[in-house]
Amino acid sequence: MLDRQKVTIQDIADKANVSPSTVSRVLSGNARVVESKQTAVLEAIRELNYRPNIFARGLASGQSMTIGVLTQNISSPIYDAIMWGILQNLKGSGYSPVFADGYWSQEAEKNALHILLDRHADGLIVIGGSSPKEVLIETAKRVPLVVVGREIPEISENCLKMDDFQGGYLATQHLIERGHRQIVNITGILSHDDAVERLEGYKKALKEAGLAVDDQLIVEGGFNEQSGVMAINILMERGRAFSAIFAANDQMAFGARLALYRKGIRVPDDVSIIGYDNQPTSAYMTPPLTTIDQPAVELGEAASFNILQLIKGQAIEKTTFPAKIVMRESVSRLR
Amino acid sequence: MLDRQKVTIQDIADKANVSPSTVSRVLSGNARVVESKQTAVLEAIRELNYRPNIFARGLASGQSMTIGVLTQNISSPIYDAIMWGILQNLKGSGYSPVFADGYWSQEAEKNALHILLDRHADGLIVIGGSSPKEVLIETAKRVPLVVVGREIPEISENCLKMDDFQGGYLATQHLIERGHRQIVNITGILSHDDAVERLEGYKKALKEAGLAVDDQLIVEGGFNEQSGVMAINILMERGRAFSAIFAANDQMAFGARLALYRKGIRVPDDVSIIGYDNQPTSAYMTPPLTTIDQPAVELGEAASFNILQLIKGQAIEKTTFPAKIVMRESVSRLR
DNA sequence: TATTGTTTTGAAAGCGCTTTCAAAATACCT
DNA sequence: AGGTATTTTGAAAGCGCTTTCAAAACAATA
Repeated sequence: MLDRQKVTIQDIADKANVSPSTVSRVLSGNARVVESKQTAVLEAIRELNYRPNIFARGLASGQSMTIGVLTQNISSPIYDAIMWGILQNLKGSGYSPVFADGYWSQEAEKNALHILLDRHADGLIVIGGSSPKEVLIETAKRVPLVVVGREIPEISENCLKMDDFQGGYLATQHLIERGHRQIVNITGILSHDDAVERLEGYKKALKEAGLAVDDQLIVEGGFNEQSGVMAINILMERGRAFSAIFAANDQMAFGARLALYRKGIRVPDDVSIIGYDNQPTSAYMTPPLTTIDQPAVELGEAASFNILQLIKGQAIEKTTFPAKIVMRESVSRLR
Repeated sequence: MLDRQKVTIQDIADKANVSPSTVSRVLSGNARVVESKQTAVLEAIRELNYRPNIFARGLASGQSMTIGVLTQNISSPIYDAIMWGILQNLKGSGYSPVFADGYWSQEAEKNALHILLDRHADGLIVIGGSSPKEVLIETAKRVPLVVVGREIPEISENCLKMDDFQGGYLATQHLIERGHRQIVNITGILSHDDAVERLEGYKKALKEAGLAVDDQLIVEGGFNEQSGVMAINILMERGRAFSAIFAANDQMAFGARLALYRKGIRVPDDVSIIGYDNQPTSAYMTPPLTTIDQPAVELGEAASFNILQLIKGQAIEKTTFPAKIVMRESVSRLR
């Protein structure tokens, strides 16, 4: 194997007895090259183990052949699924992903956006995050952009979102159907749109069933386990009776389940729980957690499909991604 | 805000009445520039909102000012902690991270490595993974390399690892100390070094306490929840009695805990469990899981510290990262 | 003041590729 | 066969920066 750094397009040209232009043409494939030279070039490339210099390419062509992906806190399983979907669809497109992480901090996110832009990403996928929408709207003017998990009216066509409202509705409805009447909702952070929508879905299901929405049964959580624990404590203090809990994500469901365990309240015998997200661990909670599954992989696939379309200047499709319920063992029928 | 793409170093030079060379000098800071021009240039840069073209820079300088990070399946909390550590330390170094994901597949990993190399990363951090060690040894010859989570004798100075042996030892010892004698070990994938070492630690603790190593109490798992479930089933079939389980990671502990629940065996009353990794969810298992904590963030910090040193051609330090036990409620004293 | 030494600066070459443009080669007509 | 239309090719001009090198400016010395 020869030095990867040193072999240039000129070397290939020499070896194949053609000009650099011709080599470039077989590399990019957007101009005809006579068969014999084509193979000679390919042969030379393989023999010398040539890899094009990405900087020279970027500089000359103005394209980076990368898609910037702005993520938040990569560790969340749901984001991971989205990323997986994105990667799947990017394969073989010629584009490769470049990541930058916002870590849910506006400062870091701004920084990450700059990094991506500086790297001349040909397209941008922004997953969630807390960037002011003005920033995103501005960004969308400069570069093809797909926003995942947020809905921004001004650039609605660029946004891809799960149906959180429907998910909240579904979860609550399931509980009602199982005979529950006093249903707690541990919400997400209510400054996040998705959290609000899940809450709205919850309310709708209640109303539709002729049940009153009782503020005393609603507690705002923080999308993490600890806030699930706290929510139960708050609920106990309030003293309002309840037989089921809808937590706006699985992590809070976990916390709630633990808090219940601590108080000697059995799940699902005494209290039922339904979560949201269907993260991998949830299937192994004790008892396995009934939850709402989001088509995260599909969402990711759609995101990269769309960004590719956008780059090509073609039309994009705005699909909706319906949530569905995954029944396991944390919900019982109330008699 | 002016177009980011269009402003070049020449524009700055014109505006500040200097030559491009001078602008370049104040940008890089590695040559004196008289105060007045310095400020004029800085001023021009701000006014025109200039951002250097990263391709031109890379092409001219041969440096990318990036550190390639080859990860596996980003979603695992432990990897996330390592990454966090890496990022922390990279801040302000002038280098920014570029990620590529191996998804625990050799094929994908090879690909990812190529991407990173093609992008001319000035240094590489490889986290775990299943690349043949020859590949890594070769790579180390071309570019500064730090391998995290694997020990490769030939390039030992470049490797950073947690002390898995000690962790396995610690976990088992704790169980013994609490009076357990028949201790199960659900191991990790035994083709992974860390899994083997945890197992060895387990054996050592047993021997030290004068207990026999019973093969019937050892089950190979797959580092995921499902294999924890299966392990319990296998154990039940084998019919060997046990009072405690050491699972080589928390996910398998979860699976085991669920399987036990299914069989009506209580934790920790009937059987104690200790995990490994201290992933965030584990604190919220029912009961909260006693486990082994690894200094993942510190590991990550050390990794980026070392890669930076390597790039500068300076000496690196090879620290060891001791595991420690986190006692929660899944282990009981056996009377 | 003349001379030498030291900074500070700009001109210009080049990093490795893409892409335009015109020349060369080939194909297709009549 | 001669001419035209078409395809294939190479020369050469950049892309925007860094970096060498020598000239210009300034300081220091005799």
